[in-house]
Amino acid sequence: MLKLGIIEDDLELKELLEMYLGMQNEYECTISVDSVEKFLKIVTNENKPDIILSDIGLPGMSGIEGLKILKEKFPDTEVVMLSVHDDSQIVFDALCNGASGYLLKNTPIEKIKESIDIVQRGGSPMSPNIARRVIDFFNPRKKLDSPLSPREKEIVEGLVDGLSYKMIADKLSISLDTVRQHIRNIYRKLNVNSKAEVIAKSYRGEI
Amino acid sequence: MLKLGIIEDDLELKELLEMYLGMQNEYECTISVDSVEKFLKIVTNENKPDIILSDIGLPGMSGIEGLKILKEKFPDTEVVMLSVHDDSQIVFDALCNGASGYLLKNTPIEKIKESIDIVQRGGSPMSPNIARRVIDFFNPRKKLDSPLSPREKEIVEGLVDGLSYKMIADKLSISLDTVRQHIRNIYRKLNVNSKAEVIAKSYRGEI
DNA sequence: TCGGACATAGCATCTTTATGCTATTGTGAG
DNA sequence: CTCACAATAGCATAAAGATGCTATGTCCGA
Repeated sequence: MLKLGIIEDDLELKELLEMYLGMQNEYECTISVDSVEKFLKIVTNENKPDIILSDIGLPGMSGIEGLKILKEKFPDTEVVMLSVHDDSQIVFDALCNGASGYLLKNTPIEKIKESIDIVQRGGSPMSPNIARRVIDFFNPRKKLDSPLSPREKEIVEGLVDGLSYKMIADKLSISLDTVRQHIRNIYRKLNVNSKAEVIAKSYRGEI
Repeated sequence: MLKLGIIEDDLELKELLEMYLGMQNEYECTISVDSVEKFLKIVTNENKPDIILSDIGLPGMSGIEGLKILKEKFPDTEVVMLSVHDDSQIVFDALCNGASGYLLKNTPIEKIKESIDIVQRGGSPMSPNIARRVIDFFNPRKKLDSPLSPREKEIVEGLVDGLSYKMIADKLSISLDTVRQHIRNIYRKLNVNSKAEVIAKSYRGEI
């Protein structure tokens, strides 16, 4: 039987979750509280949940702070955040501190149940709006002011892929000396003087 | 009426999508092809889709290459990847190049339809397994099993910061030859043979 | 039509990196 | 007490990279 924990200060929602999830016969709600502090007070080796649903805006310690502590004390417990916030900073704080999923509070209860199954299967539930935040993080629209020409960007791609000058020359069907020339220009434009710095800049999204 | 595009070389799946999605009266499948090349050949201002579902493993140009071109030519078109790959590198390639969502091919057809609605509402559909990859990216994993010794990690830090062997040697107050020796060991352990690859691995969180 | 950016290419030179060896010392597991 | 391994260091050599010059051709905007 899968043990669930709920940390939620909206009493109505908390009881709804308790009731609906407790009703399923695959689960058992071993802990249901309205603050991280209370959770820590009553958790034991017996009732330690496998999966916790935790709010973020909580009285006392925030859900993010709680997340850090929970993941420290119980690294194997999966914590899914359940929050009204779709603010990027909060989302990334949660993800960087070990959340296994992030749901908005407007998620229908059936989807919340589904999310628990997803976590159990090793996936991560994520509300579409949250996923959008994450995707926006990876795809910064700010490539408009890159000082590099298209050809130069291709050269950089090669560097980032770990190719040697020779390999880049072959791949682009140009001479080794031309690759050198491009790289000279790239270094000048980016104000660097080694391959390593170009790769670093590229991975930081600074190109 | 929302215009949909499909790029998928699995004929069975392609037809299923065409049929199921075309059946909905909110949509219209204006383009359905089995390669990016064909898409580009027949796309016009009239039939240009609002949302494209694209496979990644395609004959000719890959879906990732296609994605780059599509987002370049039609920046306002949302592209959702539909792929069997849950490999991190491929997922991040897609996200970094402008994909608006990423679904695994085992996604039920009803969920795929739902995904289109999600995109329309400004969200991003993402299969739970893909979301897990993304979350793992943010969450500094329990890499207790990193094969590198603490000293070796310091050397890697230096490389990632763009330092030369000489600079690393000075910084750590050891000889140039010792730096060389460490780097030899690092390369062996990580199974690479250039500074560039180490930096790349490090930025990908693989160290 | 002139200057500038881009892409191409060559030559020369010097530095850095990659990799082949060997060798000493300290430390912790068995 | 060995044995393994981390950390240190040296020597040697070949390959790759960084950078100094020059030069041709295209294309675009002033």
